[in-house]
Amino acid sequence: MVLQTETEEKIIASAEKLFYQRGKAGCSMQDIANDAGINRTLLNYYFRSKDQLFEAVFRKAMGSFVPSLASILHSDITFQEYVPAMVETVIDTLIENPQIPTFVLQELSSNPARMPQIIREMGINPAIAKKKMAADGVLPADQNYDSIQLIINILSLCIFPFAARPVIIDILFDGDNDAYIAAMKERKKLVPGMVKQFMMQNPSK
Amino acid sequence: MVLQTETEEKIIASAEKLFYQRGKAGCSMQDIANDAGINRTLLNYYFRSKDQLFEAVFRKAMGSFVPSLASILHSDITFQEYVPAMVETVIDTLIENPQIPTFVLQELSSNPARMPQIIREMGINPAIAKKKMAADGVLPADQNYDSIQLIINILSLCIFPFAARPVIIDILFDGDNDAYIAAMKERKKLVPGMVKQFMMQNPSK
DNA sequence: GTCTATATTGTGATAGAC
DNA sequence: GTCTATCACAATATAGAC
Repeated sequence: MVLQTETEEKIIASAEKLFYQRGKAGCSMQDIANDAGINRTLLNYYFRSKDQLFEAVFRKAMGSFVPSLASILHSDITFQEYVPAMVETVIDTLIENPQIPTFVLQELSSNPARMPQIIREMGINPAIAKKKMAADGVLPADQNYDSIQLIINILSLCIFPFAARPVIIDILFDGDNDAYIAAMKERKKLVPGMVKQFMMQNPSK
Repeated sequence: MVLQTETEEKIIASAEKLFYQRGKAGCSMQDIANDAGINRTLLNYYFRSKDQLFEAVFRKAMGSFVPSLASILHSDITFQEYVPAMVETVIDTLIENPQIPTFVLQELSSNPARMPQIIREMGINPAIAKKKMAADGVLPADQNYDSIQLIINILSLCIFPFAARPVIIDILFDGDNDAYIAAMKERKKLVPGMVKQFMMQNPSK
């Protein structure tokens, strides 16, 4: 990590906060400057344009979870260890940074092409991940339909509860945030169990 | 449904398209007018303000799935029939309207309080739904922890694959949209199977 | 590095002619 | 119902003083 000036850090912190909450178009440079308690023109001095400031925030957000995912996806552990490791990593990351899913999905909707591109840039190779699952004998190489559903299930069960966090806390937990967090931690054990069941129930054809 | 003028319909169609894609702040009244091929001031004539136009679009989006969910949640079928019915309804709705999850989650992030409010307005009563699950003996009334995880699982498995649609199609289906749709239809059987396993594996304590 | 001042364009909204 | 003209204001961005 490159050393940053104090001002630069304040800008990033405020930009993250506001972009996460309201999206790229939902807040102005002035809003960010106000939140950071600095002059608005400093944002242009440090990041040149709103686009480039947003880009910095977006890449930082992606960088907070893609590399850890990538290392697991490409590691040498067996598939049986693989699923709990992935689930734990993702959920722990999201407990720390619960707003990331909504933020990323939001950007995804106005710019569908960019996220897959960045994921690849950051070192996730779908082909390698699929081959790994095949190599462990969990799923055969010539039939990847179920393995795709498996990945979709894992990601859904881990990420969605954070993407829909406000409604879930309000409707299902009657506003109790601590109970919500506890339930998310519980899911680190729950989800691998469900996924294991899924694999037994849907053997590769 | 009230009869609408042709112009009004064009406005709603374009507003839906652009709000879904870029969010409320991500497109201007001018953008919408251009897309509809009409004069910008007509938007104000028909909907008075951007806020009210957005409100109309948002409520229409919620109205496309909340009532069907509500009718199942409060129906008299047993819990065993309940899950597949709910899954089928949700997935079918989302195949028709795949952009709704992202759109709703987006708005949710800038305005966390409004969605739970509208859900209740539209007739979903969380207390009734929980009691129903208890009454069928699936889960006891005095212990609703597992029933909450169950609901989270169902919603996650049904909704997330649509919220993350662009990445999933690109990374997991190599851009093949038809394969994606086929997989989503397949999930109408897959998801209830997983959920059933979950209930057997995690009996209420 | 930080400020003031300013250029330029875009925004939502309304009044009033037709 | 639909248009033109116009309002007041907010946006991003840059030039230039300190």
